[in-house]
Amino acid sequence: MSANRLSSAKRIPARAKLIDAAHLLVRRQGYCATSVDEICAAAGVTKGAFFHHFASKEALGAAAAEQWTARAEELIFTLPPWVRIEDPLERLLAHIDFRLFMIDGAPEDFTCFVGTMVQESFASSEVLRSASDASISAYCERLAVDIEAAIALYGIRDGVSAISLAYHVQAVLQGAFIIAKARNALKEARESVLHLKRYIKMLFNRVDTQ
Amino acid sequence: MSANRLSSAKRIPARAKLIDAAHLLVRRQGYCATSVDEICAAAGVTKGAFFHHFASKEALGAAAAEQWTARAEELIFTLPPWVRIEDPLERLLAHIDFRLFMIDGAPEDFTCFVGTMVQESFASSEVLRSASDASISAYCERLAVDIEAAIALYGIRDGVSAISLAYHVQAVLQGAFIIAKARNALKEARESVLHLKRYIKMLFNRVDTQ
DNA sequence: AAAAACATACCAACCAGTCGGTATGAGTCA
DNA sequence: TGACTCATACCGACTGGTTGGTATGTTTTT
Repeated sequence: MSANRLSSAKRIPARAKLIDAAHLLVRRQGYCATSVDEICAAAGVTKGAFFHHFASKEALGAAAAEQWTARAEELIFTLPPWVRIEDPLERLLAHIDFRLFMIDGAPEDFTCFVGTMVQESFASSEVLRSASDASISAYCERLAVDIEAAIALYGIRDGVSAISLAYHVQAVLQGAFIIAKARNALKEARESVLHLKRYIKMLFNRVDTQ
Repeated sequence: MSANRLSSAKRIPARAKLIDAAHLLVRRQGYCATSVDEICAAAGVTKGAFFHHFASKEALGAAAAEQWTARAEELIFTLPPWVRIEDPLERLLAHIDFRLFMIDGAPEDFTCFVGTMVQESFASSEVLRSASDASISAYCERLAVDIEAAIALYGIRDGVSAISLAYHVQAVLQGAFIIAKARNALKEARESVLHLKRYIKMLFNRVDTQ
């Protein structure tokens, strides 16, 4: 029994702590500006532990992107009560309301890890670009299932496709994050998401019902 | 008379070459990943010249943001023929078409310098954050003038404000850039701008006229 | 002549990544 | 039960190269 070690049952593995620290720091500072030493310090582990679990900083980025997908699936598509709303259009609008509600506090707490990382890596690291793409596309494809159900039930204007609208939702959110960061305010970012909600209601001819 | 120097009339000053190189490299790699040495090499000047014109890398970033605003004003709001379309709504829709048309080739050629830079600097450099904000907001305020004219002439649904819609346009574009970078394809990014165009037409009750 | 516009050489700090070593717990067998 | 082996997890000093920035000298323009 060692005093400075927690029991194996209660100890959070270094790997998970490193990924959590990466999520936090990269969202605040960007991928390149965040050093391995900084991530280790934030995670409370040493550099030796870092390179025991990850072959490189790039490998951590890819693993953190994968974890980000799982986190989004849980926090957005599984845990919230509104995911059990039966009507698919009401569920879709609740989804947008939820994303609007998430835009609160500091940008590093509501912005997207992979959206930030891909900006710096799309041309220089195919590993990070495709890992980010996988995360964003997984979100969109999951969202498209709900949109498709709403289309099947209510129809949609102009033959808009579910997956195309899902990517548009993602684009508005990513864009709103940039506006929030630049403005150092949330007003314009939130209003942009409200524009998105109005657009979706119009597509489904639901403009009258607030 | 020196052979390896151009005459003063034809020589592009080092300052302008450094800003151009920064625009190119930062859009491709990000702000942090682009080193001062790299910018100097791309501009064809030495490090001494760099620090003669700019007090720091941060100062170059701020100057490049200011230049980006002037560049956008010229390339988007002055030079194109469609800016002289009289009807403000037609002009607005032509603006969206133009932005859609710009999404072509490599992301580093159509994406936004300040949008990329602000992601990495919003929390760590107030200088770069406010410089980026100034550039984005200048674009939005300029665009809002045209939107306001369209509203005055045709009215708009739900009392949508011109400046709010302008920021939404900007958000969709910034988001589309991220999608394009992540996907390594232009389809989803372009479709997102088409969703934006459809939304604007709906707001102005112009859904029937293609 | 004087100032502005460069160029060259250099520096301390920091970077990602390496490496030899230790701590710990599970499995094995007498 | 207890000595032995082995794999995994983790440690921290170290390295070669790169970073933003500086000090000083030279050329060009006014």
